[in-house]
Amino acid sequence: MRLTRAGEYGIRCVLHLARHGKGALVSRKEIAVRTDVPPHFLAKIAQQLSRAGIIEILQGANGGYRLLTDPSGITLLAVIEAIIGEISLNDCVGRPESCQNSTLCTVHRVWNKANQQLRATLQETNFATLASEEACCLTPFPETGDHKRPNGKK
Amino acid sequence: MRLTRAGEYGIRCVLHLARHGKGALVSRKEIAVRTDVPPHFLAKIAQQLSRAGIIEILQGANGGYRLLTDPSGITLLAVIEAIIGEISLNDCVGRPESCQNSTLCTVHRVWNKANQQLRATLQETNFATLASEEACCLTPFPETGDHKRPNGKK
DNA sequence: TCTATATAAGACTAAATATATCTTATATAT
DNA sequence: ATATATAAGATATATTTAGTCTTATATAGA
Ligand code: SF4
Ligand code: SF4
Repeated sequence: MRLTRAGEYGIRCVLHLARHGKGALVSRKEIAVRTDVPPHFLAKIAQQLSRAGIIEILQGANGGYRLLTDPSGITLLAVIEAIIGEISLNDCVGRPESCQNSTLCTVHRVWNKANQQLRATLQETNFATLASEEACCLTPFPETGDHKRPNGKK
Repeated sequence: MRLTRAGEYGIRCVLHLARHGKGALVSRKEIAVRTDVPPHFLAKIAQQLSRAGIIEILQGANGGYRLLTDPSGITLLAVIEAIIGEISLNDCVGRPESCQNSTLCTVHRVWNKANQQLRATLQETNFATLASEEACCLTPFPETGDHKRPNGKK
């Protein structure tokens, strides 16, 4: 009953992009370093985010990733489910046919309720809110300890 | 982000016992057959429920399992966590030290909230309620289609 | 006491999933 | 053209899940 690393990394990636704003291009390498995600693993995660329509991937020299929509329109739920699929706390929630008793089962109803509640909570949170707060979950730049470089140098 | 089979089986086991009431002795075999759980797997799960103080295990001929407390005092949460450990939706919820940013991280706070909410929902449900309702998630007896045998024969 | 029956406890196995990494191909700025 | 960057899929490893097997122990009843 735990989010996968891939899911966690996906959130970090989108959060980092959100801090740069919609449309800003950020290289995979920078995201990988700043969010402490293995670069090749990030590539796979980015592909899933891309298929879900959350980010756009630009190939070639000076390529990278960027958000397709405004951070305020991207929910935590959307990012998580783009990576790990629709949240289902018990097998019978996502696939009622996996248990022949699901239509009658009182436990099943509790799981359905809990599942819906969890998804609602994650849907309430968007990345504009997350990115706007001072505190963040990204690795600071070693030289300054800041999360944003004071100048534009690489 | 899914309950394990062991967790699901633990719930079935306790629900079956709850339908017989506190203190009623039911053989492992009957529980295994009626809830569609592999007998040896059920044995392991029962040991965890026993350590958690939810059931008592009686060895020897005519042995079996029985509830130690009234079903109304046993929550869905208690049974699940006896099997899979404390629910933690993200690694940093259960082990904040696993991510050095957890004290500042805004995402972390969302996870904490969602986790607490989920646990609260599962704690609201007790096995007296689950067992009292007509519908249930146990395999009916083949002969009658009922969930309770009309007489005491094995 | 002996035997049949039941669970205890832990070792063991198989399958699935998670967590990456590696390789080859493709796209783009310069 | 070349250097740089990501795409896409194959491969590898580790962990977890799910279930089985074996040997030991406890109890009821003959
Ligand atoms: S018994 Fe109920 S809770 Fe368990 S898998 Fe079946 S429908 Fe779901
Ligand atoms: S970055 Fe935040 S949400 Fe992610 S693991 Fe660390 S504390 Fe938790």
